[in-house]
Amino acid sequence: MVEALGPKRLKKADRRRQILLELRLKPHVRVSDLAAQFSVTTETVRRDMEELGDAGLLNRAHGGASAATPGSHLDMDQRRLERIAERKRIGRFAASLVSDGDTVMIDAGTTTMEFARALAFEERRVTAITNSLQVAMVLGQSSAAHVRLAPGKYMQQEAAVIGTEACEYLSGYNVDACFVGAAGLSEAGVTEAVHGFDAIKRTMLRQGAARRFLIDSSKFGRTHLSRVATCDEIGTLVTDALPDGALGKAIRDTSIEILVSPAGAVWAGEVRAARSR
Amino acid sequence: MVEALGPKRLKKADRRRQILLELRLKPHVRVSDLAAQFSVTTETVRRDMEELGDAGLLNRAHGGASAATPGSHLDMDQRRLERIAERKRIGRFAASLVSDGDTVMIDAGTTTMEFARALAFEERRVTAITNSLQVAMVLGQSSAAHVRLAPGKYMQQEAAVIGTEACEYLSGYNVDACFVGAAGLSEAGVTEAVHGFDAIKRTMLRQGAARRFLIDSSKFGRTHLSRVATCDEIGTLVTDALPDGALGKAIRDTSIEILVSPAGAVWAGEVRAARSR
DNA sequence: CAACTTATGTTGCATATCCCAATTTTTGGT
DNA sequence: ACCAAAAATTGGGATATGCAACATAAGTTG
Repeated sequence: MVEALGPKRLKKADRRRQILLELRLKPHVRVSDLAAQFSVTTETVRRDMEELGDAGLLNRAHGGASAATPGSHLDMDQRRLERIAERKRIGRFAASLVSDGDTVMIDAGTTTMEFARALAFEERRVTAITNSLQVAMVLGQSSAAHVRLAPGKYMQQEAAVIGTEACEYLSGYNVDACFVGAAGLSEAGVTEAVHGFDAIKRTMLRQGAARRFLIDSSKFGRTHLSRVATCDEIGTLVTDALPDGALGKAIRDTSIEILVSPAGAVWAGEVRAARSR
Repeated sequence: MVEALGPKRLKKADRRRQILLELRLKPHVRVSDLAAQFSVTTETVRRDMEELGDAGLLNRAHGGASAATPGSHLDMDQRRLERIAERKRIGRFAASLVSDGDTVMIDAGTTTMEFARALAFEERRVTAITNSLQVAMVLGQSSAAHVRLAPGKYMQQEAAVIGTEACEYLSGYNVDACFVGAAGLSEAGVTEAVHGFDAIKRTMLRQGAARRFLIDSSKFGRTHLSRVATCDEIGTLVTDALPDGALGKAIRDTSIEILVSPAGAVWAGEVRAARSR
């Protein structure tokens, strides 16, 4: 077949990638604009968006789509779509633990992200140090917040930086409190699955006068590769349900503070039902 | 005046505040939803949005509105809308100056952003060091790219970090080339308007074996507060039109390389006629 | 109270978007 | 080259949104 001149059409995967790229820079894209840009029909773009929306990579809107989460997200699992309400509650509750003028370290993660969003929403006057680009951007929206970002190797999976540079940087600051999430919490303590994040979390814990763990109850009983802290090293555990079983016993043997965020009204962000097929 | 019972209607200012609050938590709100929530007509919400949009507090979209700043700012968005084609051309052209395996420093800015997008799109195998969160995120999407981020004070206006920490960090790396943008280019040299960026750019220029300036022609003849480099310190100027007048003379007196990106096909952003109705 | 300003509601219509189904084109493998 | 699957286009009817002009209501001022 003879190649036609002019810009060859992008394939589906490329188009989808491009849509996500656009959404990283603009908060909203229109179906019609993208159709024109790609030289395809609006129907095609619509289909792309539907798939991306089902995958949780963006939010559909009438006439277009908006970024799934301000800033970016790419690879955060389907877990991102679950437990949104719980995470928001935890994040909001954790924000109430912060006083104006506090300095804090904020870990990267979906739950700590909600925490940062709550801080920005409430315009809390804080100085925050983080290794998460998303946290930096969300909290940076608040004119009341000062944000410092750690250096290091950029990790696409979580939109954060890791590595020795990051740890060294964090070690240079002493803060009132650190807020860290985790992939698992069991009798063995707090554990993390993502390579590189364990060191970051451990460093943050070392530098914070108060240690706040933000862990939703779905992580209870799960143990991952590397331990971030033992149970009795947990200062405060902010979660959405009381741990029970072996974990509950192990935790109650310690003197850590357990804060369960009330199940009251969740103030934002409902999940849009995926279209059935 | 006696307050009536029942849900009293919000006043205009309250409604507008509420809209902005919603947008802090959700990336997108719909006109119809808000109208129902406030018990007002869609027209009223539309009028609110129009005002807020004019004030730059949100971005209108068909059927609703999205947050004005998901990490970038209205400055950025506005500038992004202008000279898109030129910037894409410059960015793509600059990407062709990079060889696989190169290490580069990438400045924050709208033009360097396009450069990063081109690198990501073409899956170039590079190691990049940047102070721009957006550059990091966009380039981080490419599995072929390694990205390191500088530390420092987060600057919401440009979604980048600045400060002595950032400069010190950058000074620790020696790269094949640095790609920097600028707010102005005149006989006085390359100048920058944003406070804090000048030092970053100067540092990058010091660390790069090759110095590539990405400056579109709308910046020609403009002089801003702080000088980043004199004309003869420019290694390579990548732009979209040949400078003329005093600037052209000043530049041609030097031995710098001027690359004008061809006005031909734009790689992915070219607008072609969509399906007509 | 009347006149005035402002905010909001209402209506009609043009346009944009959505959804569906049938059809055509492209893709990918043998 | 051929076929089968996937992707994209086309056409059309149903809905949603935008816009502007006008009407109504609420608050302001003298």
